[in-house]
Amino acid sequence: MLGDVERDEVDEHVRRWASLWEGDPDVAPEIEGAITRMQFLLRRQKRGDAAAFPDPAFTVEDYKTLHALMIQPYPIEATPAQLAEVVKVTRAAMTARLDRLARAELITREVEPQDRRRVLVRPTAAGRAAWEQHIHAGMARDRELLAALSLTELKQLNALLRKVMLHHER
Amino acid sequence: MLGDVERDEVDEHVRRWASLWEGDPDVAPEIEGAITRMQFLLRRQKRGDAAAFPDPAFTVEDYKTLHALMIQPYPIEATPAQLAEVVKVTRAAMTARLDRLARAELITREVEPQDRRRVLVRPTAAGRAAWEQHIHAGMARDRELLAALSLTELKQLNALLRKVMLHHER
DNA sequence: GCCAAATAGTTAGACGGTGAACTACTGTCC
DNA sequence: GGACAGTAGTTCACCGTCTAACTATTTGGC
Repeated sequence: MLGDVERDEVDEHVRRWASLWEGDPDVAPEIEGAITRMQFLLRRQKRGDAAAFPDPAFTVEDYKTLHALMIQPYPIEATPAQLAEVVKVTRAAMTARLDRLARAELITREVEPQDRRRVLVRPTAAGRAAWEQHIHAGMARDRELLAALSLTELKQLNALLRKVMLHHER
Repeated sequence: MLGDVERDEVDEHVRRWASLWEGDPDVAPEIEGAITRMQFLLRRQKRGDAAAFPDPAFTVEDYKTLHALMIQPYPIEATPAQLAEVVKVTRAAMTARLDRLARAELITREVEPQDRRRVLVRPTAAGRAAWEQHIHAGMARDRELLAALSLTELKQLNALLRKVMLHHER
């Protein structure tokens, strides 16, 4: 499995980096390498996503917000706070995003009568259409990112990452 | 190895997500899971890094810039463009970062006589000290992020990520 | 030698994010 | 039932980044 270890550019970076701490046991090249590779790959993905939305009237943020809304269990509706939680931005940032989407008439905002503090966000027909227009290309970009791995390897990768996740979930 | 598969929160998210596309072969939960987990972990790391620099007079950006400079091969000096390349920001952003560091007298900027377009950045004694004060804690945070994995598992993780990297390096 | 293209750094304006303050509303405790 | 703590959403000021334009300098034909 470790037969022909072809080096990537991160190996190069880590090698130079590790050479500065010759003999220091605190320095772990495998740690630095893994983090750097994940950063590199996610940065690449972000770039690709942004490039897929050249129209400034419908940005990747618009799409991601719409996506968070569309994957809600039926009926398709959510509060700003729920959407902020899913997308991992603050509620303040979500307010700005929803302003944009509402102005473009891709969502509606409605005060919930039972609890007038809450606002329910729902997609319009145009909003659903805009999402459907991009969802497949979005998943294709995700597949492309990890296209080098077989299904078995993907499962190995997830098993390792899951182990790391569980370590932090307590 | 896949004996007791304890589920993490991403499993939960992916399960709900995949259930929306019952039977669509284009949808790959392992892809979505891996990307989501990497996003989650790097977001956590970013938070931790930022939290380690509560003093607004010396931010995580200041540190990262200084770090990029300090790991240059001897003599320790670099141009703004080189530093921008290492930390993966635009040259414009690097100008702003170097402005801050120069104002705090942690670096010096000097026009190179041989090519007066270029600027050479060097750390001051205070700059070296500021970096040394934080480098070990920084590496400790990196180690903490992946502390759940043994050295063998770290190597497996890197092997998988390296395979993905090489796929994109052409 | 000189002009055009390329290169390094900076500046300017816009954008999206954050934390903190603010408004409006709900639920609870005496 | 009235004060009060908690909650949801929004507004505001500030930050760091980006793209694009601009300045200064070097390089490469001719």
